[in-house]
Amino acid sequence: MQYGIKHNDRESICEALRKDLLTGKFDFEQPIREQKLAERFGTSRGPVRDALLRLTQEGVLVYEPNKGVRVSSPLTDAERDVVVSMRLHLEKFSLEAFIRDAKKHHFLQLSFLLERLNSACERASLPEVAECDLALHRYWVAQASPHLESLWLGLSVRMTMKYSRLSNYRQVIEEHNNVIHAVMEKDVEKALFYLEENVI
Amino acid sequence: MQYGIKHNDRESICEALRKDLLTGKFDFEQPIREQKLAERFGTSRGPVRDALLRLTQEGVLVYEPNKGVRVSSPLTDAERDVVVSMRLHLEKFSLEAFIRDAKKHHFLQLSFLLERLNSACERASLPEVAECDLALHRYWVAQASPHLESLWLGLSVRMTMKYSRLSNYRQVIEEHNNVIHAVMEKDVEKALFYLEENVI
DNA sequence: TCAGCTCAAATTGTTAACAATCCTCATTGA
DNA sequence: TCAATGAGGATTGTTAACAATTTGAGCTGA
Repeated sequence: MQYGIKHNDRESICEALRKDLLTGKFDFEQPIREQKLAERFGTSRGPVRDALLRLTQEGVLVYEPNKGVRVSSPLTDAERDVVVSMRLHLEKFSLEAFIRDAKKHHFLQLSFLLERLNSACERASLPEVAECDLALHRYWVAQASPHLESLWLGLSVRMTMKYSRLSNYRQVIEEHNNVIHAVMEKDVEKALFYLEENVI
Repeated sequence: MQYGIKHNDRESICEALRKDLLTGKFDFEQPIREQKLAERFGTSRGPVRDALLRLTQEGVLVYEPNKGVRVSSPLTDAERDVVVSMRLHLEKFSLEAFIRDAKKHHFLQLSFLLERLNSACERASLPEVAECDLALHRYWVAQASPHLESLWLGLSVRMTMKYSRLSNYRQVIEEHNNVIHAVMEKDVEKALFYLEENVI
């Protein structure tokens, strides 16, 4: 089964909007209009509303009854610290479980995602780098614990909204290489060490 | 402004369903039908779908495209441990901030919520005890950091789904009394200590 | 000048009908 | 006997119209 298949409108709209939001394509303070988005995606307002509702839940948007949604203001530094440490806690747990149970095809998928990240870095395309970065982390979380995937997404998205530290592409690649090589060698301790370096 | 006001259908349906789900009123494995719920709440399927989507995001339900939602299977023990420690981390942060910034009317609201929990315990009504318990914790999280409220909800709901440890009502009241008295005295250390005892 | 009112346009919230998909179960054919 | 097939009914996904609410510009009167 292919990773990242879109099942229906609300799913794909949600992912497209999240990508835009994470790379700062919407203004703060400026309300987001359902009709505009419906036209952009060539659907009716229904699926758009679903996507907005979901992004609200994830923490990217804030909702006010009868007024719609707007981009949520960034976290304070203290809030961000809490979120980072929660994400790290969750991801360490996931990565450990992933290493324990991974089969060959999981490693293959990991290589594929790493390669995708690599090529995004070479093209120096920030939105794609951000997306591939998240997709990679998301993969082992989803594999290790589907129950907690949406929780992880909420944490990651809130972190990324604050500011994206993805600027030095060489470093991004190096950090992920370290993590994934440790994973391939099933060296839990080393993997967690590099993960910590990568996430914070 | 009154706490707990319902703004629109999807909000109130969501809260009603969450309450039912947390107190085990739906079978595992048995799919949840939108039409049935729409009839029960006297609305159309639209708001019901919104509520189900949101509860899916919170982790109470799982969604399969074109097949609807069902009650999500309980967490493993290891997953639960992670969730508990994440919740504790978040709530400690919130409670500390709450104590730092709280004004008189916040303490008043806290007393009110404690009183509500108390009376639910006296009536020995498990659903209401669970609800009041969550409402109390939710209050200081929402006050301290509205950004992270939905994150907290996801954690709490997943925890509670696993099994509810609310059986000894006397103990429930005592634990919350301890926390809240410490909060009133602005004794951060003591409050966090009792909170930890209470959450785990 | 400006606070308050009115009303129309814009926007969100809800509904019911329609389209697409899935599930059940009886039928078929080897 | 039993796997494959295929209605058709049930259920989810989408749409467009309608209802309720908010917004903002223009008017009014002290």
